Amino acid sequence: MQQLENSLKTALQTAAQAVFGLDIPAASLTLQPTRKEFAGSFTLVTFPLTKAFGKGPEQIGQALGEWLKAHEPRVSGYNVVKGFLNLEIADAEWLAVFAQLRAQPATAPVGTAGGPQNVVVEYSSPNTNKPLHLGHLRNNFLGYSVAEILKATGATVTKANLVNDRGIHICKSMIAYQHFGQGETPASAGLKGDHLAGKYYVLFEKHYREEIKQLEAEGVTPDIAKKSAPLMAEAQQMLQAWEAGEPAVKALWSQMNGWVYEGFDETYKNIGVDFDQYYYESETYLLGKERVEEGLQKGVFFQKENGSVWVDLQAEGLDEKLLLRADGTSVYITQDLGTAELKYQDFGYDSSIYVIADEQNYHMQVLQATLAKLGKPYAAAIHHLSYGMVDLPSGKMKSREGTVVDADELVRDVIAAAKAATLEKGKTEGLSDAELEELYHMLGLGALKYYLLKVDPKKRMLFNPEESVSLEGHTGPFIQYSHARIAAIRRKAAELGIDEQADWSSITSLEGTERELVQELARYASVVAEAARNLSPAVIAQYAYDLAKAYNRFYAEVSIFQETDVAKRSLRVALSARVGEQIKQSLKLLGMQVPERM
RNA sequence: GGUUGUGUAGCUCAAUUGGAUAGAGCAUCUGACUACGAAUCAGAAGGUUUAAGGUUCGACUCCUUACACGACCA
Repeated sequence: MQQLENSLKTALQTAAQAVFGLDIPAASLTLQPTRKEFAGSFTLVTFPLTKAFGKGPEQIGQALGEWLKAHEPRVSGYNVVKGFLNLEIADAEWLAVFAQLRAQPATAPVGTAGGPQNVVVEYSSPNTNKPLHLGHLRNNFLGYSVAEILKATGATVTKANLVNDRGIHICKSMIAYQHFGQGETPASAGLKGDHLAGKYYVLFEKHYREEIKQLEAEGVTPDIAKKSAPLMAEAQQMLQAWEAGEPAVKALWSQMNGWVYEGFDETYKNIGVDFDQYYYESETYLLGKERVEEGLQKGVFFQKENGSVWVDLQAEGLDEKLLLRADGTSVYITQDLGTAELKYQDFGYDSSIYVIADEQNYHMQVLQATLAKLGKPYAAAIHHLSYGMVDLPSGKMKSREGTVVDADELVRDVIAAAKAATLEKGKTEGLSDAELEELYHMLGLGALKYYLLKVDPKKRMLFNPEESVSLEGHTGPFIQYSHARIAAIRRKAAELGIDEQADWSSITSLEGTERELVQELARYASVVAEAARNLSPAVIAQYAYDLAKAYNRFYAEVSIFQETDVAKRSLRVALSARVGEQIKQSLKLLGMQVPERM
């Protein structure tokens, strides 16, 4: 397709020379797909040429079209509507495009084309005091998918998970556990480890709030009550004890985090995401402190009278930012400085992507500007993939108000919905129980992933529970269904001994839906490139849907096995096969799998 | 208050990065299973792209102002 486009461009330039004796400036030589209400496949917008050529847009279109039709065999016809020159491509050419496409496997890298070669994608990055929720799912699916998309360009990609395993929030869970846990373990409670830790975090908040209420009743002002409540004081003390390395505190910390990691691993496995490298905040914050020290020595950071360390970013349009507290304890950004350094030491990336919600936009700007102040070579390579929060029909998710959608629960629900729908259809006879379970999982998760990924990442989105388990219309299972159908076609073709490799040279014209299908198939490489450029799985999601839709149209309009022309029949089987492979590959980039039947 | 993002059909989202008559799905209505799989296909209806200006051959897209909602910084 790229070749076809390029040769059309060259032909257009030759035409402009031949007809007008002028060059078409490269900037105005972009071919775009012709809108489907007009005849043709490629469109040149001629408005931009009117000045240079001193002719009207229609006149230019007519002249160029006429010349191409006469001299360029690939162009079988043309039409001009206002300033749009629509070029029709000969069907023989589309057959050639398809043959060329088939020469490469659907999984072949599409080329990095000026994009990054060596990328670290950091995503997930959970806190260890509570289980994952719906927001994390968007994060995880996005991060995994972006990594896969970049891999599909041919880049080397490392998936990293920075675990926020230290800080006051963990201490809160630990304190509550000491008070109310009575030696409970995930096994004894029958709870996943992350849910157990989350339970104690909630308990802490509950009792803490009661203490505040009590103090306020005794006449203490709210501000002071919040700080002086006994539980909070204990948590603060524990944080200091942790930083001092007190063995008992460290032991409890290790134990509870261990439970949480087991829980997270189970969830990650269940939702089909993975990581090549883990970082732990507890191991990077000290390196961050070294970077702060470095900045002080270089004179790019400064100290206030109380000893706290700051960076002045007003020249960058930002503000002054605290890097280290007066008591020497670190803040969020302290460890970020350390982690960025560590990642660079480990992987020497030319692009470091952070998948983080858009509420952190300012923070990420500060991080990048601060690293630039330190003169770090990797500062410019930092890229924040900023995604919008997920809202519920009832409004924003708030953990305090218990409106958080738990990830494990949600996954269970979508799988159950997929199971119910599949049983209702009753088309899965012959599958073993294990295969069925795998299928329900594939479909349920497919629905959920597609639902969360089809929306432009940077946009805030609404999560509607009913729509998220829907299997019809613009959904993951719609696309998976097309694949299952194609699989059935291929099984039957194999049974009938139909050869996909047959000679198609006798075919002189294509059906409209066949032509559309070839065009859709040929777009793949540029779609992946665009998705990589924009770090947007939504681009792939839309493409997979368009491809499936084009196939379903084709499927409804032409018959494969009742076609008597051997060449045509084999072409249709070959088209089907290729569509199936490209659907599979596209969905793989979204972290989705495809069934052979459903 | 400052910075910033978003605003498109009843609802959820697109729009090839400034191009043609703004497209899909859901919901509503009408057709198509004795056909290779109807989780599908074909069709109808649904729009002053928040508002008002501006830039130009051309604006959902860029600029200005206002409004609404969100986020961040104090």
